[in-house]
Order: sequence, then structure tokens, then C-alpha cells
Amino acid sequence: MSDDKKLPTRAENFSDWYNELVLRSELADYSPVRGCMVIRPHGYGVWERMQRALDDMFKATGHVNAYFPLFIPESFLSKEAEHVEGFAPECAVVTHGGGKLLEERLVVRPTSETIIYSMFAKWVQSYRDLPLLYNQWANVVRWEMRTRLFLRTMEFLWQEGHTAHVTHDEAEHETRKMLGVYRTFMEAYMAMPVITGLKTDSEKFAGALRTYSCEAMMQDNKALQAGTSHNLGQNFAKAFDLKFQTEQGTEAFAWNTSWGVSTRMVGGLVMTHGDDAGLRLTPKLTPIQVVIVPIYKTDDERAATIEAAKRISDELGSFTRPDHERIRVHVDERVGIKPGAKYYHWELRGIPLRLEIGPRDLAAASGMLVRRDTREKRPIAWDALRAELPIVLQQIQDDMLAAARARMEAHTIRERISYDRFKEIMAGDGAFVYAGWNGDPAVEARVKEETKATIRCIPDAEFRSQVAPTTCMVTGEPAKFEVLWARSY
RNA sequence: CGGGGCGUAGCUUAGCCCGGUAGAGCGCCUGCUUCGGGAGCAGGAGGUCGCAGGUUCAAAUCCUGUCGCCCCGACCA
Repeated sequence: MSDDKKLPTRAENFSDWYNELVLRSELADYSPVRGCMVIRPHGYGVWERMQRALDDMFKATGHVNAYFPLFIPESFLSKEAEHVEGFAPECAVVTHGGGKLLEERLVVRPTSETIIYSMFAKWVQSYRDLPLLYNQWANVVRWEMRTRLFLRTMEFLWQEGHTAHVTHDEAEHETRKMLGVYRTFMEAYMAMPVITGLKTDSEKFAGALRTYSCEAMMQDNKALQAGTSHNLGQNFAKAFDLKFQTEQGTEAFAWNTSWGVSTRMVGGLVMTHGDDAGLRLTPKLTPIQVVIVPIYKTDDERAATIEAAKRISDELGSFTRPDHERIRVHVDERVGIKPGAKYYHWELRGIPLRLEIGPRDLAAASGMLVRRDTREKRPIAWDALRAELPIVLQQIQDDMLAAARARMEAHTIRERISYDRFKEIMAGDGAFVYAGWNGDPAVEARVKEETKATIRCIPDAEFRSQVAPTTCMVTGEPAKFEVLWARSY
């Protein structure tokens, strides 16, 4: 075995490990255009599972899908002051079309608030037209300086929810509700525990009243902002004249929310669960749940094991079954590759379960079932598969979440620490540090400058420490908030 | 945009200092033997050495310019 078949290890160089893994597991590849990536079938398969689950959750919470255009008149962006300041520097702008200079330049959407609320303004006259609960699946472009596969690319895929409401409280409720949807998705599907909370002013969305986020801990103890939900207040409604007549006959501006998650989550999945052998995909998001590796010596054995494998695959994965009863099975029929090589192949790609079927198993009508997450191996009878696989898959899903949660907790610091100690931690292994903050943005900026750590959020009540910190970690002044500090992606 | 590094086969690279027939490993193709943890042997395909100039009898190698990429910073879902 030569060394170049092995991945760099996480301990050696987490960043190299991540890049190599994404490329070698065939999730994605670099494109000819700097900062852009090609999402390959394996990676897109994960994204599709994410989309499907989230889309169902959006529908179940009353939202409808629509599609708004890629191009936005440049003037739209300028209508909301903070918004233009935040996004203008990273916009791609179309200046020519059909060989002619455009009268008004077109911005390639970095996000769609402006175009969507301008349309909402056309459609809303009365309080009876509200709420509007829209979502769109789209690509957006942000001209990033430094890019990383999945984590930050110039073009990325996402969904953006946009809603309009009669009252502030209703919008706030929606903002919180969708943050909860994200959290549920990340924990139940990605097996990635998150801390939810409020962003400080310096980290909030350009143009929002308040931004909430889901923050997850990667295996290098850095935080990944995995999803955001914004209460936009009336800022965009005022900019785009989105108003309605109230029940009392007066005129009022609508209250908006927007919320989004992106293909960045695929990167989060990799950095939450991957190990030195490759990806570990969760049973709910993996394109293939069980890979069957036939083992044989002779042509006859090959025919017999593959026949058995296909019969099992057809039975478990039949399209005639409803989706939730279907198990996604793949038979690795490739010739000229030894079983061991196939094991490495599928382990690299993170397939949760492997079923080995060889000549010895044929007579017994059984196979060897191996878990990717724990490497645990046990024999299983073919006629037990239909009943047992869903249980094992759910067990893997649960175990992965528990393991990720344990890891996060092991690298979380809640006891009172000095700022000097904090600097040591951030310069070393890193951690999630809960500490008091006096509420001063200057303190936040100073810590960022000195340690590269930022306030990830002011955590929601359930994540706060049992005994609230009373003083600011940096200044020693009375603490206004308990905040979560970490270095982030 | 500042600081550093690198462009040689699909990938990783040797050769460059000191100019003289472009080499290896992996991968790929064919055949035989293999096959329960990354197979072995034999044969084979694949390169205008990033690009453009210059010096020279002769340039992957020296000089100039240029383009691109990577890493570290400032900006970020």
C-alpha cells in the first residue's frame, strides 16, 4: 500500500484533510473559474437529500415555492442603505448585453431581498393579503476574495425564505420558527448539534433588525455558521413601498423576514463527521445507504453472489415502495477490483453500511454487515434485512448525533476564565467559550483583532450557563450578556 | 490589494544551482494469474516542460516580461 492512497490526517493538517477529502470522495471539484466549484453527483446527491427534507419542512410550516430572477437592477440594491453597503462590494455586475452597453447595469443577485420585496409591493394591498410566506431555491453570487470548497464559493446554491407580515411580533415569531426548523434539520438529518442565538450588531445581516443563527462546532473546534434567520423589520418594506391597508383603514408598512441555508452545510457535514478514512455521511442524507460488495473467486461464484446482491437490492429499494420504506442500496459490480479495494472506496465516500456477500454466505443466505461509523461488523440473514436495516440506520443516525454532541461539549468552556487564558485557548486548540460581555462593540472588535475569535451569538436561553456570568471577560465590567466566543469559518 | 511560494503526462513530482536524447510513482489501456481489507507479472498509451520574447551552436534549465494557481493577511452564507 503506497502512502498517496491515504488521506492527510485531521491532526496533521485539518485544512488539507478537508480539501483532499472533498476532492477524493468526489463531492466536488475545482472549476476553470477561480472560486467556483463543480458539485459532482455524490455531493449533489447529498444536497438533494438536504433540499428534499427542508422543502418538506418549509411546506409543513405553510410556505410556498416561487422563483425570482437572477438579475437585479443595480438601483434596487441601493434602496436600502445598510444593505447596499454590505453587499455592493461583493457583487458581480453585468454591464453589457447583446454586445451593447446596458442603460442600467444588472447585479447578479447576492441575495434576493430587493427583487422579492419590490414584487411583494405589487401584490399586497390589504392586510388580508398577508402573510406572504415564500421560499425559493436558487443560486447566488458573491465575489469572495478567498474561497473554500462548499464553505465559501463565489457561486453557491441555497434556499432563501422571504415573508411579509402584518405585525412585528408575527414576523419575529416567523424568524424564530424558521431558525427552529433549521436546528431540527441540522440535528435530525445532519446529526450536527448547533447553538442557536442572536447575532451581535457587527455580525448581523446588512439591512436586518435582528439576525439569529445556528452555530455548529467543526472538528478543529472552529464554529461554522450553518444557517441564518433575519427579522428585517420594516427596512425593506419602506425601501420598496411594501404597504397595506389595515383592518382599521390606516396604511402600514409590512414586516419582513428572510432566512437561508446553503451548500455550505455539505462542508459542515464533512467537518462534523469525517474521519481519517474519509467521509461519514448520515443515513438520512447519504445518496447510498447500503453498498453490497460481492465476493467471489470463480465466474460461477461471481454470477451467484451478484445475482443474490441484486435480488436484495431490488427488494429493499424497489420504486414501488413509498419513499420512507425504501432503502437506498447500491451493488458494486465492478470487475477486476478486489473486495478490500472496494471497502476503501466506499469508506472514503462515507456510505453508512456495507453488506459483504461471499460464497460462504450464499449457502447460509446471509451476509456480513459493517457500520462505517463504528466499524462494527456482524452477520445478518437476508430475510432479516428488511426489518433490521431501518433500525440499524436509525441507530447510526442517533449515534452520530450523540458523538458529535459529546465532542462539542468536550470542547466547550463555561467556567470563568481570564482573558489571557482565553487568548491561549484561541491560539491553541480552540473551543466554544461562554463568557460575559459588557455589550460594547469595541470590545468585540478588539478580541477579534487579538485572537481572531468572534462572538458567534448571544445564545438562546436553553444554551446559557446555569450560573450566568456577571462580569465581562475582557474588561471586568458588569456583563450585559452571556455570549459564545469562537474562531469561525 | 499587501507578504510568501509554485507552474514539467490525468494526479504527485525528479531534473533547473552547474544549458547537451524529459525520468519516476500513482492512475489509465491490453492479456494472464488473482479476488473474505488498497493484487502480481508482462506489454502499452500518454509531454510542443504555463505563455511570449531574449541570450546561445544548443534552453525544462540562464535573462526579461506576462498569465495562472496555492498559502498567509484585510472581507465573508
